[in-house]
Amino acid sequence: MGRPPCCEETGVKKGPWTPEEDEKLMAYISKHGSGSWRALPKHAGLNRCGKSCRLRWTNYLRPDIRRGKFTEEEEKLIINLHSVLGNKWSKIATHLPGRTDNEIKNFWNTNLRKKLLQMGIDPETHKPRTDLKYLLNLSQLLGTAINNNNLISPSWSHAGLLGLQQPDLAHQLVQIQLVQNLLQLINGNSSLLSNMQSVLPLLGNHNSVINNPIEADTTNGPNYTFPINLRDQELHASPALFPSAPSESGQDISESGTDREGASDQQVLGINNSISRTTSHEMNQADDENPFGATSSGNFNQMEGRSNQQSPPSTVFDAWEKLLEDDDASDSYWKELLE
DNA sequence: AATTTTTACAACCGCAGGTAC
DNA sequence: CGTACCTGCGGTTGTAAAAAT
Repeated sequence: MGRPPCCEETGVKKGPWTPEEDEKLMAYISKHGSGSWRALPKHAGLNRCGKSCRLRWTNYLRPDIRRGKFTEEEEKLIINLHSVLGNKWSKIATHLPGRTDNEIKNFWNTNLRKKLLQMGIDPETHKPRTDLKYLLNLSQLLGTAINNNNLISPSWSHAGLLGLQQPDLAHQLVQIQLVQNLLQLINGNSSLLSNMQSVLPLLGNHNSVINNPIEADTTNGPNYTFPINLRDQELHASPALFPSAPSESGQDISESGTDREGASDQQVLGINNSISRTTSHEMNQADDENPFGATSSGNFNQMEGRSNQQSPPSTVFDAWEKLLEDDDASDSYWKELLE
């Protein structure tokens, strides 16, 4: 049953295309159009299967293809689109004129994926990573930093320990994420807490937030909006790329993003704009020198950006639990982790 | 300078949905 | 309605170039 793969045709050439083949293909398509890809190679005098011709044309020879390095704006756009659309490369490609799905896919796999991982973000879910291996590794790095008495120092000298190039906001987020991830661990499954006991002491003063959330001052201090569903200043889209107005309802990506398939263009662009602008704005309010150090006086209750528009949570944990309640994937996420 | 490892990306493969017969 | 075919898509592989040792 079924049709045999076209590439099983005997004697059909595979592998890299030669300039001569490219020329033949381009000449034929510019004269006759692509028409039936199946029939094209025969008519064009190419010893290739139609599929190979189509791929060569759409991914390489097409005149409207834009080659060269991805710009920073394109990077941000891809990340944002991916957070909503997932691995729908062709859909993502429609938002980047001149870029092919294949090119975007390759760029994601070779660059962006690693970048997100390095920042402590799971590239599949766009949530902070919570795998124990990663957390323990991070905790070790932070522990080293503490031993060197330079945790969260103005110089950010520990950034190098994290394998990062410069002390920018992304590195601050790594630290925030560690605590955030730990909170998630604690909240999500108490049995994991014991596994993390060796990690918690490394957080020094921040234990006060974890152990005595009620004591945490929830009224003052710089606001951090680092939604569980990603986004930092590094990744947020520029107004030029996301010109639409933010959603009035304050809907965020974690709500609409659960239905990745159903997201409209407007949702993709508008929602991200909403998140990004909030994130950017609030991030800018953070203490530049010690954004993390201020957490014991109320940063973490502010992680939940939506709480700004609702009655303020009474404790850090209230806000945190609320955030987790909103996170549809939370349960399955933990099941996965525990398995 | 030679060798090994890593990175980047073009191309392939197989599956699925749509369509013509 | 069932089958064969075409096309598009996403995952994976192969390989050349670059970087590291």
